[in-house]
Amino acid sequence: MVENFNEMNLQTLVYLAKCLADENRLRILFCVSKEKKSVSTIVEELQLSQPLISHHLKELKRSLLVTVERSGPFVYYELSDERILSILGKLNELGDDLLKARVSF
Amino acid sequence: MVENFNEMNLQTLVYLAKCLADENRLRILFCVSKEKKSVSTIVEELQLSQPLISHHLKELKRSLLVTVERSGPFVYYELSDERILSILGKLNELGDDLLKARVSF
DNA sequence: TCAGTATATAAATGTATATTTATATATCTA
DNA sequence: TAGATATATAAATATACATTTATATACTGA
Repeated sequence: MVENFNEMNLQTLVYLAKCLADENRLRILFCVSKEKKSVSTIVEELQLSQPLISHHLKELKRSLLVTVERSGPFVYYELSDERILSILGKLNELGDDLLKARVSF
Repeated sequence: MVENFNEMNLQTLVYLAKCLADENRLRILFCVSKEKKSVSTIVEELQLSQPLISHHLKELKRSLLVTVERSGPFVYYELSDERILSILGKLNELGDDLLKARVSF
């Protein structure tokens, strides 16, 4: 993995970060992270409107963060890559530490 | 590091991801990642207007991604934590792989 | 204290995007 | 094929945010 910005695709980074920068999309990602779930299941679990869920799923699909699979009338979504969780975990840890360091002065 | 969303602070994640979801802010982060730099240096290197740089630096400071230090008339900004680069590196790598997997069918 | 430089802030503008509401499409079953 | 359910899309609205322009504040040296 490179950490040299010359080798990083800024547009890709921005695109992915934007997709992760919404609380409802994060909730959806976590919701489908252990197993694939139908839209209606996600709607029920997250208590958000069906069009809103569909809209966010479309964004997540466009950014390739989830995969889609139709089975009969149901459409199942699932996290596309485990690393997404690990990256979010690291970002969360960083945020914690930054806040901790901050309140100490 | 936890990858269990129950232990993650969604608000913090959203806040940090938003801050990373702008190309100019990413360029600033990389610009100050090796050494602290004054605002005018950043302006010159990135070829953006001074008020725009100041605005983004304010956001980066609010999100604790950079630290600030004044010295005389100059204000120096620097990346606050090396892990920011490593997280961006991993996100970049993920994006690459997702795209690769995508074009293969 | 005044002039010049460095940086920050405010106001104005344009654009992107989250959400809601309404409707369309797709699939299954009777 | 008609009706019911599952999902997607479109239009409308509201809000957030990036950028520009103009101006204010902070510091330094004469």
